[in-house]
Amino acid sequence: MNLKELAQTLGLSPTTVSRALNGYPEVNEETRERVQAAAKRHHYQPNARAIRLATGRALAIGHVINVATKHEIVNPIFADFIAGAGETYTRMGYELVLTVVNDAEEARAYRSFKARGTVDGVIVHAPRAADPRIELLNEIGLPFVVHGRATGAPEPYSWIDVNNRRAFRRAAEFLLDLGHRRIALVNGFEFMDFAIRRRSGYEQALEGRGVPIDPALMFSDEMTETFGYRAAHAALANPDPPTAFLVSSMIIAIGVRRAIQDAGLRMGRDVSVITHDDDLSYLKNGEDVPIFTATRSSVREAGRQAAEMLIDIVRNPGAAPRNRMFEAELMVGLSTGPAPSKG
Amino acid sequence: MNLKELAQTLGLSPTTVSRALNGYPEVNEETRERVQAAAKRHHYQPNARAIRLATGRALAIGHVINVATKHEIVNPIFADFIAGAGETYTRMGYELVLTVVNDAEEARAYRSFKARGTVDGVIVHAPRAADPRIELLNEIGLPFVVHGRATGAPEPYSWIDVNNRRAFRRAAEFLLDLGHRRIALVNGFEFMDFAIRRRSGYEQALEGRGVPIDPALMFSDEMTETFGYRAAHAALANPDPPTAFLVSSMIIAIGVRRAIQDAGLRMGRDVSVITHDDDLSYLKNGEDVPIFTATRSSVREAGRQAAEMLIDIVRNPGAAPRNRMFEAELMVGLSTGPAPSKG
DNA sequence: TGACATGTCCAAAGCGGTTTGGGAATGATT
DNA sequence: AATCATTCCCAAACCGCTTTGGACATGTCA
Repeated sequence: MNLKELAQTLGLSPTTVSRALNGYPEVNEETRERVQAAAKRHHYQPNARAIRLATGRALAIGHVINVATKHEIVNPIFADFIAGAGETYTRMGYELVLTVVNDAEEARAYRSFKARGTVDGVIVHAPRAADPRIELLNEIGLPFVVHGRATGAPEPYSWIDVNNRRAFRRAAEFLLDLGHRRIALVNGFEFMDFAIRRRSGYEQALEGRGVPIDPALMFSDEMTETFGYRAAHAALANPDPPTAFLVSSMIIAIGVRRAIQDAGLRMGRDVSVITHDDDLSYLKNGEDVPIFTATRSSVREAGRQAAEMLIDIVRNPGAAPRNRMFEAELMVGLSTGPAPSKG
Repeated sequence: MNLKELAQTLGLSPTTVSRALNGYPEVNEETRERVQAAAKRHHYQPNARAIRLATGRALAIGHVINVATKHEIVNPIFADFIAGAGETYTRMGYELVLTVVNDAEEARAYRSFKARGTVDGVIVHAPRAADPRIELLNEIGLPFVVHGRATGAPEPYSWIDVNNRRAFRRAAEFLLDLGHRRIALVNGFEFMDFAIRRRSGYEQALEGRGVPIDPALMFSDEMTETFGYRAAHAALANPDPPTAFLVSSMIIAIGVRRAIQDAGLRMGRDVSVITHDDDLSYLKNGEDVPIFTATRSSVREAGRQAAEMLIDIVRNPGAAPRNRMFEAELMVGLSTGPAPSKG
């Protein structure tokens, strides 16, 4: 059943039916109700392809996911972020279009979104320092919101982010307060913006207490379980090993825990661990009491809000860029305790 | 630059330009080259909205993800499956449309896909026994491929699946060969089809050796780390505890490992563990030697092939349903060893 | 040489909606 | 009673492509 047929069964013109269903004022209330009733009765749903062509809007938001940054790893937080964003899209009548690319195809994917008109805007994932995508998107005129920030990119642009620097500063200070002086940092790749900020917060905390920063205790790589294991294993083999780890993700932290246990040590007593927790639905940090002491910020909630922000931008072109900063919670769990006294 | 403008600059009709670019034979080769050169020069990209309306095809595949099955967990294998499917879509010129729903909205989402014409077909994720979506999709006439099967659903339908029953039978037999007699099963929800098949394989193996099946050693819940911990913790508290665990996912296995270590036991010596490994990119099972002995099957590869199958079906309507079964590899790692002699 | 096929192009009619620009009642105003 | 505004509806244009149904020129065959 399409619009024309529906109009015929009602003895009305397509114009009037269209207006009745879309809430335009120039239609009699009685007629409108008659139209709405008929539409429901016949399960009329307007053809999305026609609406898109007629209105020039895509009613869709694009997400480009790059799987070839390194070793073809799929970022595990995508699933939750996209679930959050998807909730918003469903509620607002938008669709989510997802494109999987490798490095070489990424810029082309954004240009193609714009030229072919398949989306009204995009979410930029996993920004790097001075991320070139920001300039690209501004140049081609495709609205966007960055999930995170991109130090050094031409301001202003719209973003939503968690205060990574403060979160990691607080976490490091928490460990320092417990008497830890040798604190390892197990971080993501340092070309990623969030990793730069976390490292900066960690360094600020140590410097603030006059604790020397030891490059031998700083690790940075793809955020996998095996990386966590390797990094912690190496750190614990240090002649002056760390008594605490500050870690960038739950997945890494699981690897760190494995290395601690393999070394015959006990997490929370011999060695403390604080991790960042994206509050992923399939990887909850314990139930009543958190397993890991953690800086927590829901990536799913970030997805919801990023989507809202972007739709708002798409609907109000020309408005000033928006941004929103979350503060991470510091949740105390079982993985931290006072630094063991030297013995 | 749209088709009409491009045609004007070339002094040709839109008809001819369209045909030249789409490879129709009724255009002079010389003209075709002239058109292609001009298209490239002006960065012409046809408007996708117009193509869709004109051709009646969406050139898009839908994925409906249900986040409210229970506790709003986002299935962690989606990311990799979708990355695999996305590779295929990009290669074949299709788009991936993702819709996030809760239970109440799911059927409506499929009907809406069909009625509004936003996709040409869908992938059905996480099928349950006698999954009603199969009948629904056949009824509304939307092409689909099921990732997994749905015991009891009206055959035939197209699917792609791993041989879960055989994989778990082999894994259980491997443990039996090592002398284990008390083997716990830590499985997903048993309304999920894959979980039913895995359990069946496990039971077949035990029965084949005359080992009694003990319900007290069988666990089934949402596949999280904490579930793995709780299940293993409970099992190990059994007066006659298991010496081995057969587990449905790496995430669960990590929780099982934690419980084993908390109990002061060593995985691979005191207690053996075999897990199913979906070969998720962010959760590799070790590097050279697998951490866990595992039945492995790449969910990303399944995504690639499911997408290929669906596009093939969409392009050849009326053809017979297709299906494809993978065999999981049994990879021996460090988490299994001979059953400890009773002492 | 006339009939017919072939090669090359175009005008126009779609796809299914939205939106513009009236037009016919009806009511209000002078 | 003539004028004007308002209400409610419709015809037709339009969005940017694809596709149908010729048109014309040229070549081929009997």
